[in-house]
Amino acid sequence: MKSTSQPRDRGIPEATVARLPLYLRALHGMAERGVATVSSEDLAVAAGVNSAKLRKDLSHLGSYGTRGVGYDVEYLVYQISRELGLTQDWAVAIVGVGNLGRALANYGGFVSRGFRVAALIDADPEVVGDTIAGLNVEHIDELEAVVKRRGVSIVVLATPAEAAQAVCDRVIAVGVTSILNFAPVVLSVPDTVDVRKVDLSIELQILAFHEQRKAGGPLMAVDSQ
Amino acid sequence: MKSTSQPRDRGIPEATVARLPLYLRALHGMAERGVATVSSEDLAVAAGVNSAKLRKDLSHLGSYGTRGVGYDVEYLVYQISRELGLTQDWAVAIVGVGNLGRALANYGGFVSRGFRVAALIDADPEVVGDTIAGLNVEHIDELEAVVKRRGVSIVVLATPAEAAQAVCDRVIAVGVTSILNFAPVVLSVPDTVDVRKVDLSIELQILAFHEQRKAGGPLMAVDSQ
DNA sequence: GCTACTTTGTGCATCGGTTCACAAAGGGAT
DNA sequence: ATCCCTTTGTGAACCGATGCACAAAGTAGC
Repeated sequence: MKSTSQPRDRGIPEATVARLPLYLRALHGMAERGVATVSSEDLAVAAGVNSAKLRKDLSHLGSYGTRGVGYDVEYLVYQISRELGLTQDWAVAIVGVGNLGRALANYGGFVSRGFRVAALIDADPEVVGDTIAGLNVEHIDELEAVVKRRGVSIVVLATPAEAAQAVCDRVIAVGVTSILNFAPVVLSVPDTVDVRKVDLSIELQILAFHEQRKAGGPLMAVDSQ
Repeated sequence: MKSTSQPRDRGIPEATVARLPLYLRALHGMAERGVATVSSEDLAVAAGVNSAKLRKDLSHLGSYGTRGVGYDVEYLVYQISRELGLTQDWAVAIVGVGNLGRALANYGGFVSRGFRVAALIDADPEVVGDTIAGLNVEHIDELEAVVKRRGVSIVVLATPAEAAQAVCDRVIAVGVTSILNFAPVVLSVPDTVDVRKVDLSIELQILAFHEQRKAGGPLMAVDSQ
């Protein structure tokens, strides 16, 4: 250990971070099936990645494997969970309780590990007061109060596109710095704030692009992919 | 035919393809507001990217700009749409009509341009026969027949995790090669098939990772990001 | 203890993507 | 027609991520 007494380097590549949840899911599955240790090769297959990549990813967290043996499943679950911050409890607010918001509120995997839907918020008086997934839907006027009171640190935007930026600005104003945006708009935020975007229509368009090629677009060329 | 007689190079970088829908959306907004031409700088801002990147992206489609002026909005909309394959009509089937499937079926932006939800399919007899978003929910036994009959070329998987692989195998067997997967599993498919994955829980975990750092994880270090 | 075998962790070459910076190309004014 | 201004398109440097291939480090058997 040449440079520091810290096992983990604090600079984990973004691409690695994006894959850790994948490994974690595969590991959970293995733990449930009673698997005690796993090789990088097996775990890589389960997560759908190359084993060298997996090893390099894990090496960014520290040296948690044993040469000649593999990784201890439980231990690795713990280390990845801790690295991702899943050992603490995150309060999530969902703003916009339309079809999508409702689906998210009811989505099991959402609440599963580390995350807890702490508030549902909407502007429509028709919806406010309803109970969805065991939670009372609160009015958008209460947004700031609810976020503060419940200690919300992650906000999920499932509003119509027009409303997203305004809601975004308001939650940032009360200190939220992590936003998961389902509205099809480019949010403008200070760079202290993290926004992740999920856009169904974009995913479809990307599929259509590749499908068109396969089906033989103009000037159809046999391609190797 | 090495380079010049074809306007478009057939090898568009994946990263570029992923951004084209973003440009397209920004352009549609501009067209609606009556904007006739736009500079790479303005369009880049609207799409939330760097202007050099935008120009390089567009240059992969061909030389559709005018130096000193910018891009013709209508024309660019057409070119990008065509490149993405949105000038044709894609029949989409949604398998799994739970909360999420329902949300997707009702999601407006989904159907908007080029895509049409052509079938809803579920295994639950309770749901089969219901009308959702104007469509009759059909039984999973009809899967192959429905896909063929309606000319479905893109399948959206919104089933529980356990069912996803089986449904996936079946639709691939009848010739589907584009799948949008919302189930939290790694699908195994032949490499002639394109799978795109949307995983809500992974997105949250990535946010939690960054949030933890900002909030000061163990050994909190001031970082420059 | 020594040898044979397994599997990790990583140095290194490579690749795709981003960004800078500028020459080339057009428009408009005079 | 010429000059100046704007904006595109792209060569080239840079940066992060990927994947190969192997030494290091461990286990197991004798």
